[in-house]
Amino acid sequence: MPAPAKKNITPIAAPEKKYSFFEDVYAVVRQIPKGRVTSFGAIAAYLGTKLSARMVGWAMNGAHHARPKVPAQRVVNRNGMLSGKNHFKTATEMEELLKKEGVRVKNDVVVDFKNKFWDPALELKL
DNA sequence: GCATTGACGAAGG
DNA sequence: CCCTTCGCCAATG
Repeated sequence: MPAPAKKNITPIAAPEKKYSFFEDVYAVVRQIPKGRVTSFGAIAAYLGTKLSARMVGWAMNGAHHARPKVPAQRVVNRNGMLSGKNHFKTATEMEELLKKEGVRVKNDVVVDFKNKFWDPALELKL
């Protein structure tokens, strides 16, 4: 076979290409209902990589150039804190978007986070 | 090729 | 209760 051994690496290096882990994260995030939020750990657990919640965050880094747009503002850390607000266009973009969706944010933390929490493994489970 | 960092999370002191 | 350390995996320096 003329096909040389091609290695599947650097999923984020090619945002226009589809790669499992990143696309999977985006798919879950896009399914988050309006007015709800979820955590990195919940997504990671749903994907079976709960020990690698960091990778979810890393995937979200590519969400900015993912199409269609990924509502990354609905993803916060397990504390309900807008840990990623610093990565948005503006520092207030994230909480503004959430506020429009009916999610109150106080001091960079989602108010009543526990009640608005949306667990993919629980509600989206296939 | 090794060391550091990162949008996390759980555990330990 | 607050702070530190470890684990996880990939990217970057």
